[in-house]
Formats: sequence, C-alpha cells, structure tokens
Amino acid sequence: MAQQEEVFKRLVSHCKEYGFVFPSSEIYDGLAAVYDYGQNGVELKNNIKKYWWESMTLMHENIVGIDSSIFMHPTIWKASGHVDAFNDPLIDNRDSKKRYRADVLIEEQLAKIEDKINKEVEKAAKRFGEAFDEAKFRETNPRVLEHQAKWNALHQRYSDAMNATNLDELKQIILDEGIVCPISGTHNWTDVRQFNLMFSTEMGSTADSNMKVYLRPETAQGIFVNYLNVQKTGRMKIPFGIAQIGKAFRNEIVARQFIFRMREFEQMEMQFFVKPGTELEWFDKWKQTRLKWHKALGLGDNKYRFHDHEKLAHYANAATDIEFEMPFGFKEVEGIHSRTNFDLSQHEKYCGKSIKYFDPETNESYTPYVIETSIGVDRTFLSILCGTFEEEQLENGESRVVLHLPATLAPVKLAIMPLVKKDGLPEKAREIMDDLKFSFKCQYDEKDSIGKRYRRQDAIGTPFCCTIDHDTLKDNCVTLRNRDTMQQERIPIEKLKEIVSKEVSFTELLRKQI
RNA sequence: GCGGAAGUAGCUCAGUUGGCAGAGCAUCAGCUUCCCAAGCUGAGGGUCGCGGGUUCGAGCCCCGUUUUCCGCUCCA
Repeated sequence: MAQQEEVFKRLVSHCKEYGFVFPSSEIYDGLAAVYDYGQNGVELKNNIKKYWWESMTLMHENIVGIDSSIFMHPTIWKASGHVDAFNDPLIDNRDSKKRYRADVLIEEQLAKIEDKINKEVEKAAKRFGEAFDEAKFRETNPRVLEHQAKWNALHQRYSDAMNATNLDELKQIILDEGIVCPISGTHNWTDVRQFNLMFSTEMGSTADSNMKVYLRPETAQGIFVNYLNVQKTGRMKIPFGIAQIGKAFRNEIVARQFIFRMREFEQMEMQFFVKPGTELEWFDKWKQTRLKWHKALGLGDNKYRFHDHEKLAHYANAATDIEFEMPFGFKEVEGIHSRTNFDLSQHEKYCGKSIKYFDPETNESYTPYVIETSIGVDRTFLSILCGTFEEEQLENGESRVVLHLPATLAPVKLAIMPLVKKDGLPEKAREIMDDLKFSFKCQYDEKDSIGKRYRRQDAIGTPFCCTIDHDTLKDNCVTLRNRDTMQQERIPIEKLKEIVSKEVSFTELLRKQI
C-alpha cells in the first residue's frame, strides 16, 4: 500500500506537470479542496461526459436530458431533507480527539433518564405483580417524578436551544449535565460548532428583500421538480428516465485525496421513473447496465466491485455503490439507489400541488418510484487516471511514463511529427495536419529527437503518432506508431483519417457496453 | 475540526553554526539526428507559501496564518 501511495503522489504531480489538474487559485496559496482542470484535463473530462451522455440519451429511447439551474427555490432543500440533515451541531472532545453530534449526546442523556424511569417501573412491576397500576405508579412515585421532572426540564431546555440554534446553550447543557466522552471519560469539550454542509448565498439586490438560497448539494432535485414538465412535453411514458450533468457543492468537513472529494464537483445523474412495485427489478437492471458502462472503458474488470448498503438512508429501499480500486483502496465512484417515491411525495407535500403521473394504460394516477444512478465526473476522471497511469520499464532498460487512456477519451488523438525539421518534412506534416484537424484533435511537434516526442505524447495518453520521413515525399506514406505496443506500421496518408477515426470514435466505445 | 509532518524554479529535491539562491529533469532558441527521451551551444525562469518578530544580516531562529500530505473524525 505504501508503494501505491508513492505512485499516487507521482500521479498527482503528473497531473499538474502535464496540464490535467491544477490546485485552484495557486498563486494565492490555493483554496482548500478546490481544483481546476487544465488544457488536457478539460478534454478528458469533456470526453467522459460525452461518453456518459450518449450512453444514456442515444442508447435509450426513453431517456432524455435536462439542464436545471444551480439555484433553486429554498423550500426544495427543506422538502428533500438537506436543510435538516446537512446542519449538524458538532462538538469535539479534546482528549480523545473524537467528534460527536452535540444533539445526539444530549438525546442520549435523555434516553439515560428514561432508562432510569423504566427500571423503577420494572422493579415495581415485579414487586406488585398482577395488581400493578403502571400509569398510577408513574404519576405518584417520588423517584419517578424526580427523574421525570429532570427529563422535562432538560428536554425543554434542549428543544429551545435547538430551535434557536443556540450553540453556546447546547455546550452549556452538555457541561451542566456532566456528559463525558465515552472514550476519554472527560468533559474537556470544544465549543459546539454548526457545520453547514450546504453553501448559501443571497438572492435579491436590496438588503431587505434578500432571500437565502443554496448552491445545490446534488443535481437530482432539479430532475424531480421538472419530471412532470418533461413527461408531459416529451410525451414520456413510464418507465422513463431523465439525465443531467452539472455542478454540485458541498462544504465538506474534511476534503482529501486530490479530486476525490472536492467542495465543488460535477455529477452525472439519471433518475429513472418506474411503476411502484417494479422498482427492485429496475434497480437490478441498472446495476448491471452501469457496471457494463464502467467495464467498457477497459481499465480491468477486477478493479470494480459492488458495495451494497446495509444501512439504508430514510428514502431508500435498496442502494449500492460501484467502487473502483484506487491506489488508496476501493472507493465509491457511482451510487445506485432505489429512492422509492420519497422525493416526489415530499415535493408534493411541500408545494401543495399534485405531481402524480397519469398512466394512460390503466387510467390511474400514482407517484412514480425512482431509481437513481449518480456518478461523479471527477471521481471517474480520477479512476481513469489511476487505472491507466503506468511507469513502464522497457526492454532496453529505460523507462517511460504512459497513460493508457481509452483512445476515445484521450485529449489528443494523433500527434503529427516530421522526423527532422528540414528538407520539406515540416511542410508536408503541416499539410496532413491541416487536413485532419477537422476530424479529431491533432498536435504538431517538431522539437527534439523523435524518441523524446513519443515520450511526451505517451505522458498525455495520445494513442497515435504519425511520422513524416523522407520517403513520405516520394510514396505518400507515413509511419503510424501505437502508444501501447510501440509498434509501427507504414500506411498511406489517405488512410490515416479512417484508421484513427475508427479507433477514437464514441460509437465503438458505446457498442462495447452491450 | 483535532494531532503530526511538510511547503525553496514547471517537476523532484539540495542548501553547512544565521553570511551573494543551487542541481538534475523540464521549457525556449540554435546545431546535430532517417524512428523510441537524458549529444553539443546558449537563454529564460525565484519576494525561498504569506504576514509579523528577533538580528548588523533570516531560506535557516520565534509567533501567527495558509496550503498539502498522514492519522483520527465526518460523510446521502
């Protein structure tokens, strides 16, 4: 593992050195957990998005795309549960270095008092047997009443503090109650801090008309609130899906591992609307479909695995992750969730309008169930780099760094290089470049020895290099060199376009998933 | 957020008790070169992360801050 971490470090350096990923705002010392994509990174990223988008919208007649805004009505995040779930008051114990949710600590304290009452009740029940009147006992027993009074006072104080989000009061409660860290046993607590996992800003230009709006923490809600628009205007019939690619934002407490966990990230999500009761079949189907998408990239089937969730979120009745083996372990790249009708029902409740689907075949209305496939663009990007980065030892004892990118995704498809920069070879090379640049991304290079130029292209994952030599001027043939095998073949110039086009085409990649 | 380590050229790093800012690779220009980098000549590139302090003098010592990495923690 230690060795793999070293490789990962070199991969991060490689990303910067070859224009894939830069730390954001670097000349101002950077900004934590924010990164920029460079000239090669953006090409690779765009190609990943295109591969996903076409896999969804071309390969499935019943899936269409949308592009919803990052800003949405604030109530959407109340309905989705993000406002509550993403606002935890947290407290640290300085001795054990453990972090707890302050509200959970206090609730546990309340539960302890309840336990005491229940024990009193149990004891009394044993003593009195059949004749025991529990209700009366609870109302009259002095010890129970004492505990109950404590409970009531604490509960009141706690509710008030939570409702007012009074963090100092929450800490005071923890101190007053003598709540200690279960590990260190001390009450050496830090202040309670609120962690707002959603970014917020204000909409409206005058101070008094301002409305607090959030930067979306996921793109899914933009699909849910539009699903009926799409269904009606697109004449969609269940089952159908809506796909979307876009940025999302989360104020992560700890953001680490390069672009694996960033504060600003990009998601590719598809929400598939199905008839209630059929959701688990569709869940299984999408699990398999999505895994094929990943495997078609050719990074190695053994690098992927499912991780089924045992603990399910409140909205889900099945969930799994597709994990990829990064140098720092198997990590989630995509999540597939059976979200039931939770989101649509919540929106129906909060907006007060019916957003049910009318099924023309059965003449009934219902709230569809949803299967979600949600994949991180940046994580896919990282998995592809990790899976293709190689520091290869060559037979002649030398080494080369090569990115074995799928040709379809490579930033540059073909490097065009005159063997020497004289005798009319550069001119001939330019001629070829001017012809091919309409078909795919080409890069011209005449600087340094030919071997050096091959290595430069290997480092950014260019699948093909073609070399123009003196014979080219006579026979109109060039040498085409393959990145992975380093094999060369002599081919006529007029065949270049066809050969390279085929290898880099999205169609070929899309076919591999079937 | 806590604890630890680190930040010097695009990359990897050296820098002596505190005394003129360095190397290799990379980049650029020229030469050489008929197919797998590290031949020759030359050039550019640095407020030593940032801010303060101590000192005649700070890359080096002290304080603060920021970023990255490791461990914990958190994670819809």
